[in-house]
Amino acid sequence: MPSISDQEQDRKQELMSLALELFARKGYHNTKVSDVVKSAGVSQGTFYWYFESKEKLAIQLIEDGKEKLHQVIEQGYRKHAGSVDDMVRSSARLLTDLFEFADQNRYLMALLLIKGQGADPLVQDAVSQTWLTFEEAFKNNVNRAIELQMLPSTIDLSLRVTILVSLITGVLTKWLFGPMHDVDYKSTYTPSEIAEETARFEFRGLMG
Amino acid sequence: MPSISDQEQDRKQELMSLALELFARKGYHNTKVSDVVKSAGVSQGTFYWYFESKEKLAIQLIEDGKEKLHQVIEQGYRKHAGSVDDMVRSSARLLTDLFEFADQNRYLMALLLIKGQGADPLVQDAVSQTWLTFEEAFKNNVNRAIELQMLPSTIDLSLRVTILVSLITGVLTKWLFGPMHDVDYKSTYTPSEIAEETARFEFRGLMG
DNA sequence: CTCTATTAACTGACGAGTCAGTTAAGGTTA
DNA sequence: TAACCTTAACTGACTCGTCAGTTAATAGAG
Repeated sequence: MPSISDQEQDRKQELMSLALELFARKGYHNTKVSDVVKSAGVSQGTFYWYFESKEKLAIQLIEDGKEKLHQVIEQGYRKHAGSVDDMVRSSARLLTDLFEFADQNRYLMALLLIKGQGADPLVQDAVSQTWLTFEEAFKNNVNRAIELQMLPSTIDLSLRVTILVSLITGVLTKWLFGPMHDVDYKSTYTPSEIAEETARFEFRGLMG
Repeated sequence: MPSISDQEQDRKQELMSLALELFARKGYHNTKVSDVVKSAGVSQGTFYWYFESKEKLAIQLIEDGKEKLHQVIEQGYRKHAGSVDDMVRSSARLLTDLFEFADQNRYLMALLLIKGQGADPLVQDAVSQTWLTFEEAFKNNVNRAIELQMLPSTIDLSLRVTILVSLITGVLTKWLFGPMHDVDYKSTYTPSEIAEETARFEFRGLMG
């Protein structure tokens, strides 16, 4: 049975997940605190019992998400050397994990990829930090592939990793939300289909 | 010498370009009508003499931009068949034009790529429409390349064009504004450098 | 005089955050 | 086992600044 503090966490989590959905659907500024509390069926005061401010809530949502996102990429970190085929396959696996995670966390991704932009400066910073972390993790993965001599070490990787990360976030955005940036959009491609095709682009692009 | 209606247009254009910069820098909701008129040194009433509303102004900015953007791609429309090398080169030329245009219209691009998202629903729609037009124009270009037998007609192009457009907008965003989405960011790569590298990704990706 | 362009002061709504008070559950004392 | 105390959780009416949009008055041009 839940303790008192578990119940507290329940309510807080409920508010956070409702707020996340609203932010993702309507954007930060178009989501009022009153909307959040209305959808939870609590009063405005309750909101401020759990959160310092609307801005702090948004930042916490983003930082929690950053953590989760980071784990997905970290756990796909390349461990062993292998053939070229292995490389494409392990890239495709990492991307499949990423796309599946993204699909199961669309509201988070909407906030990170799209809706975080219109928000308050500190919220925007949190979003930017998230993508910096993301890019760093990918750089590590590519460098690891070079160490394992799966990629040539001669080429200028900096530019290509930049392009690679742009490719991935671009595809992710489009695949998740479609051309109209609709949170309820459903792509006709499965995560592994889109991941494999993207991995092919990635591989060819990185090899030069 | 300017006629009266030219003067009117001057003032209107001045307000529009100031508003565009502010929207790009601070976002739609964080830009107040009072900020716009302050930076132009006119009073609030003047704003409403020229524009129905803040929302309508933003929409007009976006639609004007959509027109310009469309022209850049249209004029790069492929006209003659050629070798594979020709194809890469003409793609690189189109992308160079695009990246140069984007660089010279950073405020517009910031609004279209980033800041338009947090805005009011109708503004968001205008942004989405712009990218739909953009994608359509690229589809035409790729189909044209198929007609001219520069690309194999067998492959599933729909997915690849989707990925291609994601690649281009992704690279564009990152090249223009950097990882922190800073309007004043200056990439170390020139438009043609980034365009050529992107065209290589494009070509390899499209050929399969 | 009339029409265009402009101003300064105004309005009214909206929304983030506050606060004085309520409720219910648990613990303590006799 | 009832009277009393404490505190976490919650309420909803209120405040107070902000901001999109309005208006009445007016200067200058033709």
